[in-house]
Amino acid sequence: MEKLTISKIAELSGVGIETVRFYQRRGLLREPKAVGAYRIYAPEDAQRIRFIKRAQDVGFTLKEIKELLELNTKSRLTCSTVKLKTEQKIREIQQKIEDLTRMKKSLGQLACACDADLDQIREFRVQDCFELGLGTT
Amino acid sequence: MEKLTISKIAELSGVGIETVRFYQRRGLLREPKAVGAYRIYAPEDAQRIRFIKRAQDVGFTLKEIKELLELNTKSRLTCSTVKLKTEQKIREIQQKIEDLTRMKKSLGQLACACDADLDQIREFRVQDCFELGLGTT
DNA sequence: TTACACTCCGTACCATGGTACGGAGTCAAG
DNA sequence: CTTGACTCCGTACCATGGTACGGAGTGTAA
Repeated sequence: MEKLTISKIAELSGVGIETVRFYQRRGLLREPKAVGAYRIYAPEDAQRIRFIKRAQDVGFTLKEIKELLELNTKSRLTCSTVKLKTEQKIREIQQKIEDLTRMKKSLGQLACACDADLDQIREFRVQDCFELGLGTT
Repeated sequence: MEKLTISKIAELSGVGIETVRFYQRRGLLREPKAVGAYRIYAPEDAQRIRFIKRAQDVGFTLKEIKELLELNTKSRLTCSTVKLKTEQKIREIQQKIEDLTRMKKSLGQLACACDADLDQIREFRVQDCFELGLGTT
């Protein structure tokens, strides 16, 4: 059973050592048990770091990610509060999915136009998809 | 027919004047016709700015957004190049959609756990969803 | 034709999310 | 018990994406 030092967990998570320390300072990772003078991590910490990276990829800030991760660990929150916050996050996520779906569809049309008729491409604008059925929001 | 000055377009787009100028400098907006000494915008510019904002929300950088917008306006690109780049973007978007879908599902379970049984919440971790069927990627 | 709002541009500043550095302490193998 | 790799911490620096400022020019309505 090997000990997960900071360099091991960083490698497992696909980030740098400094990034792990940075997340620690920001409170995104639990304070690791310091066996001796060094931090020792659990495998779940790597999972948590990868989660953070993926959440960043889809546009969440570290502040938002912290809130997300705390939804199920902050015992001071009442159950109904957790539920409300969770449902809010779900709505945000749904919005992102819809935006991405429109972008994807639009790009799909661009790829098709590319196959079919060169002139269609000039007529086509990727951003148009966001107006369709969206009003001026 | 009112002229769309920079403050009008900014308001229409839901951003600040400085942001419009910033996007201009970054080449995200076409150079507007300067009627007299001032920039005059077209309504499509507002649409374009809103597209930029939405794309940022789902995790694209300004550099990536510029590439996206140029897919159908850079005439120097050959059709097959456009198609290849477009398909790459579609794959990226699909990845984001899948990540978001997993997060959403996971949060849905959290909300349910909240209804059903308080103790389940302790057992539950939002980030778990990312391991399911993903390996250690 | 002057007054006032608006615009121009360059430059400076800001927050976020890291990344790098350096001196000191630690751990384990030899 | 020394040596070398690793870790500690604080601090400094960096890129991105804005945001603010200020002095000068412009446009228009009274």
